[in-house]
Amino acid sequence: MPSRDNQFIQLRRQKLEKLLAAGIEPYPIKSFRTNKIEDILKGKDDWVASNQEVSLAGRLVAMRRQGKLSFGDLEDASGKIQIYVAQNLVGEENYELFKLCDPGDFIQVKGTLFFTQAGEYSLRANQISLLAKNLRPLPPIKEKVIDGKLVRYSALSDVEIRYRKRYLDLLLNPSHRDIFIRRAKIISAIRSFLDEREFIEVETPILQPLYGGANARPFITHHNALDIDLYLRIATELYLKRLIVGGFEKIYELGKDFRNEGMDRIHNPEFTMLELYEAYSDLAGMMDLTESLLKYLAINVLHQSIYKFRGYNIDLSEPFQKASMQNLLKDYLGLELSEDDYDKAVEFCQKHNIDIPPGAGTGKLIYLIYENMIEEQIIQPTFVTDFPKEVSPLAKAKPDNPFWADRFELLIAGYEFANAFSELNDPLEQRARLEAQAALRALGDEEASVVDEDFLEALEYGMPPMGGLGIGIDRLVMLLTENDSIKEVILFPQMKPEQPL
RNA sequence: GGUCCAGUAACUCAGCGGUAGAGUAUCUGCCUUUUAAGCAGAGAGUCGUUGGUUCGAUUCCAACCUGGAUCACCA
Repeated sequence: MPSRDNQFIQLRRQKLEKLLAAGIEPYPIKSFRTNKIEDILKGKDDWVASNQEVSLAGRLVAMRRQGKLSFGDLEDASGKIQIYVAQNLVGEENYELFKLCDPGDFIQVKGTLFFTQAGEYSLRANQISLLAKNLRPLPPIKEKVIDGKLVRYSALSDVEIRYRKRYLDLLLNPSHRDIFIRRAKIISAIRSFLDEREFIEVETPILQPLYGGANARPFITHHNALDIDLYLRIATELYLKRLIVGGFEKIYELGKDFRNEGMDRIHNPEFTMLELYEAYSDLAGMMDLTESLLKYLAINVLHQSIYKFRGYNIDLSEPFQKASMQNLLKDYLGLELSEDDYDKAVEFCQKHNIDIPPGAGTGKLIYLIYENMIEEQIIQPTFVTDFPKEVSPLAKAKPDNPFWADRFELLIAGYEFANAFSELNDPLEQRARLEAQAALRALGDEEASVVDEDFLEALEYGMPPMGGLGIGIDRLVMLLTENDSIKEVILFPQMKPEQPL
């Protein structure tokens, strides 16, 4: 870790003193620019021919001093351009100011555009002014174009610093800035995709007196004025369903959920989730919507059909496959299991070292076998359908065989990308399911749901049949930006404090 | 939580029982078309932390901290 006042910082402080002594305000209130650098980089010959004076503002990221002539690189959010600062053009006094500038300073440069002898398109300064003095040097930025590709030398690569001080990562690694630009594009495209289909975006409480809608342990917080504990939501599901009871037909929420669980390359304690509900739709409708949305994002928005992810080439342009869980068990393991095969399922689990949790029935066992032995082998986009009802407490049972729920998960590269079902709207049945969950909880399953009476009451007023869908946005962004770690696609991933607080 | 790997200058890294090294960055000098500018010189480090072994530890040992990988757990 950098010390608080090492030689570099001392030197910058001294320069600051010199600036103040010279009557220069190092943090002026006003700044001015006529153009973004991007504008100037378009139609270079015209800018040069016009000889028009422009003002650019940005961060000085590199300097090459050469006595009474200096070069520098000026960067703003839109691009980067070389500046040419000659003493005879800016004057002695202004040149002295420039000599007190360092890489990392924000400056404003007024000048005209030209090509240097080496052919580099540059801004020839008539005047430099300081916008904000840097007091802590940036790691050096050294780069060179080799075969048309920008090679950066000694880039900041320490992942710990990159995550803890994301601003440095963004500043020093432009390709990492692109990840978040892409993330923003994806999220904005999801909204326009749904808005076009007449979904209404809503916001439901993050602070909830009871949590539900998923199996997970919650974060608990306290409200002082009410003197009650509140939970940070683990899902938006139960509130969104109340809104369907209230008469909305197509709604979605895009926001953070919080789960108090382990962290790894695909789990961050707070993560972004899309949930949507559509009245009078069903599982087939959700499947179409999921597939269209992913293809829209991949192909229409990002213009790419094959994504390198976890060492696989994931093709999002082909039709997604479909397979029922029961058939997967048969195909992958040669195992035929149905509702009456409890003993057979137990035997199989024991043989393959799959722990059997207390209270597990045949459905739970089937799900565990699938999860432990098959899930990670499903690489290309596949809708896995027909989950056991036992592990789907909020999904409607299939009419032809109520052992199974009308549900799918979309699997890609062994990860879940979407989860959808025909939503259970029978209030009595829902109560029975939640009570069964509560019973599991009593047996020690800390992730099982609790009974939410207010939600059950809402259901009793009547909720239409509908399809519901959840998509983990961070994981989707991982796929669409070809990153294998969730920390790479979250600006400020959760980290342990370096020192005890 | 288990196992393995890593932590040395601002950045990227080498070193490894005997006074701490390189490149870049920084500072000083020279330099008006450079661009990983150049040339000459200089400064810069609690070698993650705390203990132990040793005449002597950045190096060996132990514990701990932080990060990564992996397994377990988990949407």
